Amino acid sequence: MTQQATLEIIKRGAEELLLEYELKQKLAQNRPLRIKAGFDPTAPDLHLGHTVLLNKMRQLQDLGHHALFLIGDFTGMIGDPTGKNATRPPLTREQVLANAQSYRDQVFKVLDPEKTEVVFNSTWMDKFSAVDLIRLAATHTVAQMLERDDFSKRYKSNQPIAIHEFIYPLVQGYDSVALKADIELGGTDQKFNLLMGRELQKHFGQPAQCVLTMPLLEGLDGVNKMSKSLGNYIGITDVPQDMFGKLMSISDTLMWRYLELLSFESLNTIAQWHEEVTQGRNPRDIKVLLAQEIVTRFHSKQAAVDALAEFEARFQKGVLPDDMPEIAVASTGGIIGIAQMLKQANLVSSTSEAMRMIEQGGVKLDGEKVSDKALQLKTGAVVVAQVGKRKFGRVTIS
RNA sequence: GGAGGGGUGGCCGAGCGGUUAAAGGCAUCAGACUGUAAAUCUGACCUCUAUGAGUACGAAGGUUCGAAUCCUUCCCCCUCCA
Repeated sequence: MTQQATLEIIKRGAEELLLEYELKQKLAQNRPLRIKAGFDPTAPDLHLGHTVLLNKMRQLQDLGHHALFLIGDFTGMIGDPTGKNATRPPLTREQVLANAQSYRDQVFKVLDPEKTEVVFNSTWMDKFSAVDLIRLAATHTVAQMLERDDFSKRYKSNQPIAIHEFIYPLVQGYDSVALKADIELGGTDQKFNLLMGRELQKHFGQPAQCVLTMPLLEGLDGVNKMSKSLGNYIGITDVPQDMFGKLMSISDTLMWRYLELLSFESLNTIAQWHEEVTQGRNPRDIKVLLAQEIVTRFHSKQAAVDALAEFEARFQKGVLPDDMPEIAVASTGGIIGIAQMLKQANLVSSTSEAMRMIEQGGVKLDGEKVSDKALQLKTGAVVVAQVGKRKFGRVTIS
């Protein structure tokens, strides 16, 4: 492979590469480069947004490089500046190890275990003395720290900045020294910290690492970054049907973004698909390819096939799913109102909502649309209840 | 320590004594359509033992026939000055 081709793979989807000519020099050395990426020691609950970074690591591994999966158990005790008043409870050694195991389980769906080394920064930071730390701090000035966007904003607007928050980038940067990293990967929000690694490596007489920043993936809404708290995420532990369905629900526009950052298909192939869609090919077909690839990666080929079959049956043909939850609902006096029944069956969150759903024609019993809000069900009845297109249950009245 | 601004439904944000269960936007959900859980359109969007009733505008009191709107106290957030 030519160096140009290699660079194209490395730069795919990336926001910024600093500095390209340095990377070329490193590549020209023809040795496995040391690729660093840092992660929280807290329990991982990864979603596709996180995998953008992991994918990039994987691509580098496939090019023959060595991944350093750094768990910031020491830095985790300091707390990342982003959380205002979040003084995180320090994790015990056991918790950190448990979380590391959990990372392995999730992360090796993407990374190549053979070319990955899991490291903890407590390994070297625990040996750091107060003098060492102060010397490390002495390498930078307050003004330099304030270059960080987050800090300068808070400084200008009179928000507090704790002294220890300045330590975080320094330690993260020192990790690069300890690991002799050649490249560090991170989200665009990490740029300052990544550059700190360069500075410190130079200070300690090492060649500076290259910095490769990856964009933050947009969530299902296509606007905000994917995050669990916004509820616009696809978890990598989501069951195949959900994963598939959520991917099918993204907009036709967002699909291209996901292909660039999440798919392993070549850019040429994706460009060709784009062309085909412009010529009239159904974007849905492309979305299916994407959804299948992702479900296959995190589950299996078979799961992807099944998910597609079920998706088509459910949403194109309106067939009821096979595995409906069995729900028992208690009646009072041998009879129960439909709204009450739907609520108890957890198919709606309130009886008011049940009323609304019925008014809007969204409720079916045994496939028949319900229009009578006062409908009563007798004890012993067993019905297949459906609310909207997605909520089902085989309800037994007891 | 001093001066001022603000807390409204999942979020943003109007209203500042009475047709106000509270405009508008976003999100969400349903229906239609389709190419799909895309796009678009229509509608819904506090709760309940439901053509009625009960709660609700930071918390607790008070004024009033009537308060999210006025008064008192308390809690929390923000801006400016020192």
